[in-house]
Amino acid sequence: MPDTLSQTFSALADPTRRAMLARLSKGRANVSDLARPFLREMSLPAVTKHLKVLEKAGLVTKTREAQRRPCALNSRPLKDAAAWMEHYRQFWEESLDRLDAYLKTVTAKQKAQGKKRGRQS
Amino acid sequence: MPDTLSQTFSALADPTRRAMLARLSKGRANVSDLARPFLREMSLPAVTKHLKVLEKAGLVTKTREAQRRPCALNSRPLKDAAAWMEHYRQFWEESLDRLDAYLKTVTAKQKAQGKKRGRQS
DNA sequence: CGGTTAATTAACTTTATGGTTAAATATAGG
DNA sequence: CCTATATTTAACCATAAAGTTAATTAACCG
Repeated sequence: MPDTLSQTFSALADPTRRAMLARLSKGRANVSDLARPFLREMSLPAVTKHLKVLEKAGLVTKTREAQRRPCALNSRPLKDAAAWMEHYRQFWEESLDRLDAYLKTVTAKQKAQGKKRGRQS
Repeated sequence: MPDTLSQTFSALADPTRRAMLARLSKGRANVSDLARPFLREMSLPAVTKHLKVLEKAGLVTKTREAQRRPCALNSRPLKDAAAWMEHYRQFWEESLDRLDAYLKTVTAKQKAQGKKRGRQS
């Protein structure tokens, strides 16, 4: 599936890759910098592969500098993915809305009742 | 990888599953409702499998009602995923900042130069 | 040139994904 | 009980993903 959103989400669906993005969010880093935290868990080629997934998804841009390959975060796909999620925001805020609505009916009733009772915690 | 974020992103990394979520965002639907738009592209069992992925990721809640299995959207994992993305917001807003900064220097220079030239395309 | 550092490619293995068809299960209803 | 509807399970296949080790490429440096 070559659609962009799928590629983006797919690239994000791995903790190693997310950690690499987190590292890049603190500044450029070349491959071995990015690899260092993971070299006890996996080999360098494995990291190269993860990086390639991030590149193909357009989340990372790799440049050349002598033997180094400095990488940088490219947030455009993240922006698009976040925009997709935005459609659903109402759903995770809904519970708050419901609480809000509930509180309004409660206070409305209290007003209708007059000031029989004091405020509750 | 049983970590929640990975499961969420992984579940989102498929257009069929995203479409199913979109459908559920418009209200409850049972399996055959969810399947209908895809039955020319894939079989019912394939849909069941996608649904299972969404369930395991906690994005969909399936209940029972006679032979039907009404499904509902559960946005909690989306909320968490969106929260993760939020860390990167500054990066996709940064380019605007840079453009902004650039435009400011440009207009500053134009002012400094006086009105020697007209606007460029 | 020859060695060292940085990163990639090749070849291969294992496991996960996404799909198929055919059979099974669950429930309503005559 | 029998049948139709709704959905799942089983068994299987093809391809992709994630990792490995060993070999290769690229560039600097003395």
